[in-house]
Amino acid sequence: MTEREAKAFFSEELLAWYRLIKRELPWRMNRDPYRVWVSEIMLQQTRVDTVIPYYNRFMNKFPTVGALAEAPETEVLKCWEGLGYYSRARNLQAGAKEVVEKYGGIVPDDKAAVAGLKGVGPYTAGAIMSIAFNRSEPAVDGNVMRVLSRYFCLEDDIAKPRTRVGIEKLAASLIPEGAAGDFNQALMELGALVCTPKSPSCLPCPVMEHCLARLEGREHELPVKTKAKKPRPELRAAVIIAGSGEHAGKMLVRRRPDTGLLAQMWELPHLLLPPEQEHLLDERAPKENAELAMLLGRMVREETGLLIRPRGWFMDADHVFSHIHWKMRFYLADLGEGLDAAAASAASMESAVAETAAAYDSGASASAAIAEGLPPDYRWIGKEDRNVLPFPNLFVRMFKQYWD
DNA sequence: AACTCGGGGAA
DNA sequence: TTCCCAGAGTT
Repeated sequence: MTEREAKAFFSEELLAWYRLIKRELPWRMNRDPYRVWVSEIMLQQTRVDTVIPYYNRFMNKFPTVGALAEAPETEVLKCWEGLGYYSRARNLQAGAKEVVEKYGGIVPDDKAAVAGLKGVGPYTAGAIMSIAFNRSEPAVDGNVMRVLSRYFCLEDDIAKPRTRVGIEKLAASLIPEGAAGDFNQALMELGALVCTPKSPSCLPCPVMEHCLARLEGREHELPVKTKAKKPRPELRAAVIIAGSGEHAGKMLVRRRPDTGLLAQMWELPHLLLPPEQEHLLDERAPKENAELAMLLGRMVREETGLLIRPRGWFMDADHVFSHIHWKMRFYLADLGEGLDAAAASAASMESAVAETAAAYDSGASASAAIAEGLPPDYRWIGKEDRNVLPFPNLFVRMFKQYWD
């Protein structure tokens, strides 16, 4: 069989297979480009089953490009809470604003325009153009690279960007006339349901007959992929500060910086231990530790002017990101004597108020924050308030332990 | 090219 | 444990 015949066989059989067995998914209701767009952003590095509930919630809350463009950023992040890679949410909203401003709220049927939207890379651009507009563009993701590596017995390392470019050319040459959307989804559907990473189910595969890897008994060896490095450990100490008086039943939280890891999400005050202090969180060390309590107290005082009184260990938690492994220890604390604004040093209080006034654009929020005597990125939250501010999952789980 | 950026399901 | 998932942005 010639390569041309193998390719024709692959395209025809795969497309026919997909049209028989394709799953009903929320983003397959219709070809609304906005719906396709949102789904493709959510599906980046995220499984279908994980995305479905988020997708339904998101489309219910932001049904149109305009609705998303107008929404407060915090609400968008809150809707994304727990899904990870939060810059996707911010980029998606930035893209929505661009579509409103430049294209009247209509996603343009234009490859370059779509590819220029924030958060839309080579894969997503191809996916949107092919699925929403049925344009003949490849959409090469991890599934596609795995499927094609096996079928054509390609030994290039799929972790290298160059390999994806090569496979894009191959994938483009396989698209049947007038069926780009279905074919691209068929490739991914096969990778997700049949040609899986570890134990591919070759028997029900519609193209097994001419799959080179299968014919050579090498389906378990392909694709070739260099393995990722282990995430580096970071030891962190956090503190749950219980409020008193008007803040009784609440705890102190802060907002993370605008850029970097978990940007603009909320969290408990905590600190990263430098290497020379990592022994304080050693597994064998006592959980209660005066030096650690002092370090936490100093951090809180310097950032907020509040004086805290340590009450002991609460829980340990591990949280693994792609490249960092947080090993966290949570401590309980409450507020010390006379430790309201008046007790803080004049200098730190003055600067806190100045920062508050400067950072807040909303007059109401500014006066509220100043009245609290807290910097603008700190707040007291109660059991219900956690459903308003967006938190990374690690803290959501901690809240559950604390409040439920 | 290498690193940054979440979280979880599956083996 | 290890892998990797409908990847993109930054350096």
